[in-house]
Amino acid sequence: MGQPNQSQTGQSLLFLTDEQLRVGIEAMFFAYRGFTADPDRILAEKGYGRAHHRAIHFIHRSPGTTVNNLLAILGVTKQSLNRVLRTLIEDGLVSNTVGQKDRRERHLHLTEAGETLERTLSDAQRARMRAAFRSAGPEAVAGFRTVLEAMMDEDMRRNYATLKEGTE
Amino acid sequence: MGQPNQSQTGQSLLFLTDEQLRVGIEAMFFAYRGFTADPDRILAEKGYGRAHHRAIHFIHRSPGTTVNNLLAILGVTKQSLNRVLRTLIEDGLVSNTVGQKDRRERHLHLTEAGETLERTLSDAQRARMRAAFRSAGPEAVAGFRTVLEAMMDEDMRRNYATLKEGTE
DNA sequence: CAGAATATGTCAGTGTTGTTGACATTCCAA
DNA sequence: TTGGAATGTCAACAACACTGACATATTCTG
Repeated sequence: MGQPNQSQTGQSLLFLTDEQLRVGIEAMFFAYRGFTADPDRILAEKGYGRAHHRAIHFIHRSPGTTVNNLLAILGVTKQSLNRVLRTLIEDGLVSNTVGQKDRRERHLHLTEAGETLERTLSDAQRARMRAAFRSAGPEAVAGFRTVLEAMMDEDMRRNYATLKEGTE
Repeated sequence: MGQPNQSQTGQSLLFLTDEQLRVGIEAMFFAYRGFTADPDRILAEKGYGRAHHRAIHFIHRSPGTTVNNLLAILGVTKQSLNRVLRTLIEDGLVSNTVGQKDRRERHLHLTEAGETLERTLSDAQRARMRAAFRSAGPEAVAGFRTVLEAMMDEDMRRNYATLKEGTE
């Protein structure tokens, strides 16, 4: 609890000061707002919310994923997800096909319209991310990712690692 | 739009690949969940939500701030903030004093009970942040902050810079 | 095969947090 | 002093999360 003492091991731990941590906390808060701002604007126009964006993103990322899978990644209740999926399916952005092997499962895909919206959203989000990455430079980006990974919950880190595969 | 070409200036821009950006986006998503998880648990027990946390945090940060001030920082409508403030005031966590100079303004302070809750919440959040910072190391933390700052909206970066003052 | 377990979907109810609209109070400047 | 701007409050509504209960179809297990 409280302040890690100054000049601890000699090797400066000043970056672990309560004040520094507070700055980090506020940085997360303000940055996350920026992070979602652009897609939020686009979604609002179409009558969707952030929940729709998340569903679309991860269906795009893992085509053919099941409802249960998505549930685990998004960390919401199935009722909540179902409401979102229903509207996306009704609006023809997502398709829902019965599983081959296990016919209880529904496999989710984006339709062409869905892919179009996905691209619009992620272009907006990527543009900001790219600008931030570019201005910060590769070393900063590496640090950014290291800290974020360390901040995740254990099980989410696993999800993240899985998703990250094939990337590098 | 799309993929920045490989080997552009010779000096590797591979970290600006769409794939790398996607990983960054998902890192933000999962990390933010971790970031809010601990306080969320505490808040849920007490019947509060994230909005209460934000209000408490920034009142603690800037004692005597006005409703309007808080509005600008939090980026919500005053009606939304007001509902939250009302419950906090009713519950005796926040005090509300009429301004000396301008009697339209209300100056907000945390009561002793409010400070106690604030400490509980920020201790939880800081513990995670500290663990992440420590395991990532100072250079990574510097990069983390650089990227987050670059990701903020212009006006929020201004808020952030103001708040950051006196820190370094 | 019978029954348990799994995967999905639905209905009803509740709470938080955001929105808009209406309005009271206070201040300031023409 | 009066009208407009600023500040804050109240009421009603929408989005989206939650819990709990339950229906249906399918698969697995003893």
